[in-house]
Amino acid sequence: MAEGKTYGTVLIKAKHILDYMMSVDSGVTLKDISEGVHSPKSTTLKILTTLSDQNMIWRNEESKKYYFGTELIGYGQRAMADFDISRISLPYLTKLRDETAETVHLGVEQNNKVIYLQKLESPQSVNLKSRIGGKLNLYCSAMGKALLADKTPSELDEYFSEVTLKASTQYTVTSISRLYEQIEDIRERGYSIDDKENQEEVICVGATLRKHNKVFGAFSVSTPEYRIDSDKLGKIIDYVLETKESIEKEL
Amino acid sequence: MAEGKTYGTVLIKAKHILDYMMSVDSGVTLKDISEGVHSPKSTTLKILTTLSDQNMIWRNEESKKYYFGTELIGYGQRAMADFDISRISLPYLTKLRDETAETVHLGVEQNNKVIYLQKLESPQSVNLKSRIGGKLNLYCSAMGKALLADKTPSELDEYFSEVTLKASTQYTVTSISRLYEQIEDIRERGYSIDDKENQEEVICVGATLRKHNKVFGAFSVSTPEYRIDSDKLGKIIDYVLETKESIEKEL
DNA sequence: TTTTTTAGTTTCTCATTTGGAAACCAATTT
DNA sequence: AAATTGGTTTCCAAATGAGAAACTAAAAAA
Repeated sequence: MAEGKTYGTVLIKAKHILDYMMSVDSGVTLKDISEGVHSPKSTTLKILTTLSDQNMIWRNEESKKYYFGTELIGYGQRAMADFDISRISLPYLTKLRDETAETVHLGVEQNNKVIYLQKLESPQSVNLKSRIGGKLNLYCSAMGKALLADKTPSELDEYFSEVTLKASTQYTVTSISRLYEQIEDIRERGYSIDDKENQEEVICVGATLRKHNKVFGAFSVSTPEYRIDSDKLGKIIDYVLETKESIEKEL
Repeated sequence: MAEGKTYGTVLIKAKHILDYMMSVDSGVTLKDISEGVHSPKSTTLKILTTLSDQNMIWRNEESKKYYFGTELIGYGQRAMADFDISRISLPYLTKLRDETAETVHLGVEQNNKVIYLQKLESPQSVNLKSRIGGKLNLYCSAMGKALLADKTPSELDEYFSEVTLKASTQYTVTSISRLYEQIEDIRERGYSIDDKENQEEVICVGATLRKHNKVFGAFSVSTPEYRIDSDKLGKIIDYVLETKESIEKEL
């Protein structure tokens, strides 16, 4: 509330609609959307119609359900390409995936979250569910905690004042002081660990990527708990630190 | 012009901006965009600012150039998933790629164009440039001509009245009567051929995918000319027809 | 250095667009 | 046949939007 003048109210509402659609399964009705974004049906319908005309979404005329549309595909591909962090680090991350035989993610921070830019899947048959474009909390993910560890004290204060720490699993650390301890460790060691704090049974090792001392992203290796022991964890950590070094050297 | 009431002018303008950005290389200035979309700087800036606030785009504060933003990544991924044509046909198209060792594309029609939904790359070192989300003309591509061949006479009339046939290469067919002949052939044979009509040196074989006699997409195999002879072409055609049959059976 | 040009930002105002309550309609369900 | 549910249309006071012009900052030219 307050802030300068508003501009683009319809555009902002359209964005809310897309975000709502992202948060639920495919195929949404007008009613759902209208309730989901707290906007009356008449208004919502008009936006949906315009969005359809622009092929940003489409609707199945029989079921009257809405889906994401083709135009967004090109934009999404282009957005990925426009983060050249992907292009540069991809070969190294692929190597990391092959060395560890586990899933590797690349992400950037945005609005107190990490967004997946890339996912390199483990070749093994038991695999992890995650999606490019998906979002994670900073405080309970390996990439996120690595990013936190690179923040200044005042940035950290700001972050913790804006965010509500909510347990995703029984292992999630929701105490700010314990998180500060972890952040201290991460700074010393150069890597972060998510020990089932985000998803039950999944352990991740992460690190940030810097250029001219400025952080611009993070990556991590994720593995199901049953597939890891302290020996393998040690190796993964070594590979992560090597990968971080190689990528940063390239820049 | 005319049509019902306008709604969402800002949304539509924002779309124009994104489309303009798609049509040029990454990193665009306000001036370029403003000229590109024929809208004054003041108006354009306001939209760009809102779009940035929403993380649909971002700008490099030093160079003041605009790029596609992270939010679009998730939408794009979701849009691909929402065309379940991809999910169903992917295994068959992968098989086709492996059988032919050439690049396979999957696309849908939209606004008199074909949009690439999937690209399965040839394992060979000489490869083709194309991008998921990219667009092709119907009249000079294998997928496009296959789609044309599935249209009714009045749909074809409409298409040709709306589109301007422009040669992309020296081989592009720009005569409507010759295209009608080709369409007749495609209907008889069940597959279409693009013989360097879209890109010099690239030959493609395509076919549509139907469900309950309704077309919902098309796919194609593309190969550089030097890698093909009439024997291999025959094989590719067979594989394409087989793949079409398998996928349509699945539905 | 100073001047000129170029590109980005801000301001202001009238005309246009928008929001959303309510009426309406069509299809299910009871 | 009645009731419910969800999609569509209408309408106008009130809020937003367009864009010319003035302004500022930075880069290029003199």
